[in-house]
Amino acid sequence: MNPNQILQSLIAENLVSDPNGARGRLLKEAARLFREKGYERTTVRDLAAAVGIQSGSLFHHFRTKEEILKAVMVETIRLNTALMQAAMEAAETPKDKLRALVRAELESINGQTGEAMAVLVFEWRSLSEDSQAEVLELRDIYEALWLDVLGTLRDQKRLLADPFVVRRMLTGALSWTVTWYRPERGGLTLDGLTDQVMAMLGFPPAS
Amino acid sequence: MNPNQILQSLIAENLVSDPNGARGRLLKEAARLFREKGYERTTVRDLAAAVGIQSGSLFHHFRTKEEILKAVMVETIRLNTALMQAAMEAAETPKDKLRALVRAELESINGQTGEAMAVLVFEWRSLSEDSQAEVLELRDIYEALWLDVLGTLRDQKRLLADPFVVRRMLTGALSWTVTWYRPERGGLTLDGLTDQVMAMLGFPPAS
DNA sequence: CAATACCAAGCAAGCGCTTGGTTTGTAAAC
DNA sequence: GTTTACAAACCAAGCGCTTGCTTGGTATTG
Repeated sequence: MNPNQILQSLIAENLVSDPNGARGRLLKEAARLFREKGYERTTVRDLAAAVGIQSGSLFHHFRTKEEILKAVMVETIRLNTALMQAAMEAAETPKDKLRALVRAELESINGQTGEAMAVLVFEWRSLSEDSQAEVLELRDIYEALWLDVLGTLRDQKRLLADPFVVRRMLTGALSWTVTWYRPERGGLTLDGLTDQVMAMLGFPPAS
Repeated sequence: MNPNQILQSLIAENLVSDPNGARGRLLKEAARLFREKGYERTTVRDLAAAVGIQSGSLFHHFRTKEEILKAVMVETIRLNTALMQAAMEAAETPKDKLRALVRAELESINGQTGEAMAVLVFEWRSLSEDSQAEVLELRDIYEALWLDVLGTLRDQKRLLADPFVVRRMLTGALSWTVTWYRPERGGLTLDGLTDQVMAMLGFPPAS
């Protein structure tokens, strides 16, 4: 199943909004603005202007501004969990599975859904505590994928550090790429960056 | 020179404010509040209340709210650059120097100045572009320390990935610890965490 | 003809910051 | 050792503006 098929099936199941529909377009623009200016600095008037409606009209689609932020996060996690699962199932060895996860997470952060992923990382505290708890639950599924693979590598002594710690370090390291990685400028491709991460962990690229 | 001596000499040179003075106390409370609630969600009334004065009185010490944020960041960088330099000079081999840097950065993030360091990482975008440029310049000194050590290890083939990329990954990974590392609860000490980071990079702890 | 999507207008609250005047600390002048 | 001078630190009040959100009404669509 390719990435586009995954998106389509999630739309069909009503788990993510169609980016062509009104709601989906708003969420996409919201993700862009939240990343660009931050959630607090983005006003409902900014959001409305971005999709060409009046600010009051937003509240027919969402009850509050925070609900928009939450929707961006929830749909992003749903999509990316599905993408990760697919990427990992396609790989065979633990090392390849790890590479697939790293590659998929880098793609999530720096690719199409990158804006929404950045929002997920940097606007976390703007969510109310209740919403945080809800979103956190979705993230656990996603984290289990990583711990499984890292645990296997650890058992094989190919990873020297604790899987929990490594996963958390990788979360930070990979998220942070959003602040500096610019594929269009430098020579480093996404695959190249993935190789660098693997090399850093002591898995040199197959020659 | 121990950490406290370093702080004292920086105060003497007027590079950081005395935490016992009015200005220093405000900056400390500001760091705490900015980290806890975020810069945008912290009002000047919150800041004033935290040090027991009226909101208007803040503006005798700082011209704008943003100037407070900038001061927190500038003083934090100054202090931590000095701490890093000291930590590194005390080490001998490149591996020990790297460990000293990792340990010092973890200490910066999770220790006394942790609140201010977290502000530096997460409230970056709340600074105006001009202020960002100023602060960035200070950071470059600090980054040069890292690249020097990582470059040496790379030349010795003890590091497989590109120093620039590794440094950026470490920036993300180490900063991120602020979101999950709780030394008071878990069994992992700062030294233990440092060992884990080194192990992840392929430098097993000396047995 | 109902439901959905939207507009135009604006409210109440909260924001950063200003203003004019008072207190406090310090040190020279008598 | 009291008085005078003056700046720094602070208060009380509030201005002008922006914010998230509401309201009552009007197109648009199946």
